[in-house]
Amino acid sequence: MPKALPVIDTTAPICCAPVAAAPMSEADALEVALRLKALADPVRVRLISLLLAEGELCTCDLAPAVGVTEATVSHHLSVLKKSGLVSDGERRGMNVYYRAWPEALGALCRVIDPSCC
Amino acid sequence: MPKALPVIDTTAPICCAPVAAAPMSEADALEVALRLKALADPVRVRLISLLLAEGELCTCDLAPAVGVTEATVSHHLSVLKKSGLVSDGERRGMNVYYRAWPEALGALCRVIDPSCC
DNA sequence: CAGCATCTTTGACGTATGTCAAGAAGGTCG
DNA sequence: CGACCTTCTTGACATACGTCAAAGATGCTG
Repeated sequence: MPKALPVIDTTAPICCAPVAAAPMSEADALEVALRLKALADPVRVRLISLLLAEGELCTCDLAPAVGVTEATVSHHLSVLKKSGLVSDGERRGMNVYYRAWPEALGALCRVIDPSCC
Repeated sequence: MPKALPVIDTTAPICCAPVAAAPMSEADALEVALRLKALADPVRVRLISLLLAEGELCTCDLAPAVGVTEATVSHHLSVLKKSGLVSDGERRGMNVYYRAWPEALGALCRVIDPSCC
């Protein structure tokens, strides 16, 4: 990606016509691509899956579950947070608990899927 | 990604339980991530969008439309083909025409979306 | 056949990304 | 307060990725 790095608020809800409706503008394509990139990693897919299935987990639960360092989990969570796919951590006792945001995932799909929604 | 590069046939139709159903296995997560990665680029999003909207286009149409070299378009198309999102090129006259594969996009969404389909 | 147009491959370059170890913050509990 | 635990940040490193120019393929056209 040797192009200028764009500054985009990926936390804001995605909002553009579906990919299949018409040739997508450069800006919209960038929005979509950034969110997809946030999910385009095996570890992050597993993190989201764990959070969706279990509801609420902390870093120390997630790290052993996906087999990486807690530092790495922390990094991935921050990527997912920046894309609005995961909630801000909520401190409770000595741990910080995270949640997935199913709506964000659904919104992304609605933009991508040519048939469904 | 300093891990071993996995060999996976991403052309085969994706086939695993939705992300939200249960904690996803490492292998399934990899499958999903690889396909997402294929789409997680602004140029490739626009290419898919163009192909979906216009139906059928050749490299020499696509290159100026997205603003990159034809060599680059060719590279992106091969990535999309490897992920089953775009059909093999079909030679006709002096051009090679490509098509998007909406079903592949839909299938990916069905795995990802926790609510919709 | 010779020349041309389109498309793909190769090589090279710079940037981005995923990972970890080590250290810094921030909060908890005795 | 002071020892401790969990989480986040920083720095460093190797690999992957997007891009283009140039060269190679492949098929059309005069």
